[in-house]
Amino acid sequence: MKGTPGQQKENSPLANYQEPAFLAKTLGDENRMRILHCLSHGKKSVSKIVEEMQISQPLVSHHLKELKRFQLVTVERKGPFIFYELRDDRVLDILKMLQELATDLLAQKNTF
Amino acid sequence: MKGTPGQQKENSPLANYQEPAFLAKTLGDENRMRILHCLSHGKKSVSKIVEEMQISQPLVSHHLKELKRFQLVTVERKGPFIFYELRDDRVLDILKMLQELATDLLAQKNTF
DNA sequence: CAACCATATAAGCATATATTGATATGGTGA
DNA sequence: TCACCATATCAATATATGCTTATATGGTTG
Repeated sequence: MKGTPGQQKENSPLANYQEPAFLAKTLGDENRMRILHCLSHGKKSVSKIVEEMQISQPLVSHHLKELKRFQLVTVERKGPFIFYELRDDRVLDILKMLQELATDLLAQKNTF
Repeated sequence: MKGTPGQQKENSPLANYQEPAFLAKTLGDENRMRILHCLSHGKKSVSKIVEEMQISQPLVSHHLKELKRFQLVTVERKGPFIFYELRDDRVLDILKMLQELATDLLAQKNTF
């Protein structure tokens, strides 16, 4: 038993990482992270997000579309306003872990 | 002083998400996730990773470079071999959370 | 030094993504 | 219906990213 490939199960590097990778990619944009942060305090209309983010409205809409694409937010219309809301608070936990890890890793980088 | 930009604090949507976003982007590739998974069982040489991953050696090297760029792995030479090792096990926790969340979010998507 | 291995880098291409400015959609109220 | 608001979409562009093939680097052994 040497070069035998063996079976490609969950414990193999060939495990299915397609969906989590796509999720990470969706999270991997500064503006989208800020939008998620923004929504962590409750549902908000697009114009409210635009106001807080200080980026253009089409850009906010574009990123909201990406977040919606991965089901990270839910949408609800109220009159002329459209409200977006976090669908799952676990993204916030993940954001926090990413922040902590990024800080620590980069601290090491600058130490050496 | 009023309209002064001042400092954009942690609780604002203008908080600094540049580094965590970059980290998430680095994680956001299926091949890199698999490499990290691969390294979760201990340090490995490039050729060993290539063998397990079944992708080309230059591609593995390319992704290892990306992982190194964010300090996610450490490098160590032993004779002609170069070994890569996870620098911080917290990435594995993050991977696990991404997997769980991705699974659940997509399950909802297909339910409705 | 020469031949050989392991790994890294370079060049080139295709595709994806972020951003902007202009325009369309769709609700609301006179 | 018309004017107005909120939001989405389109078109165009610039940049980044993943991948492949070919080549370079650097260690090892004869």
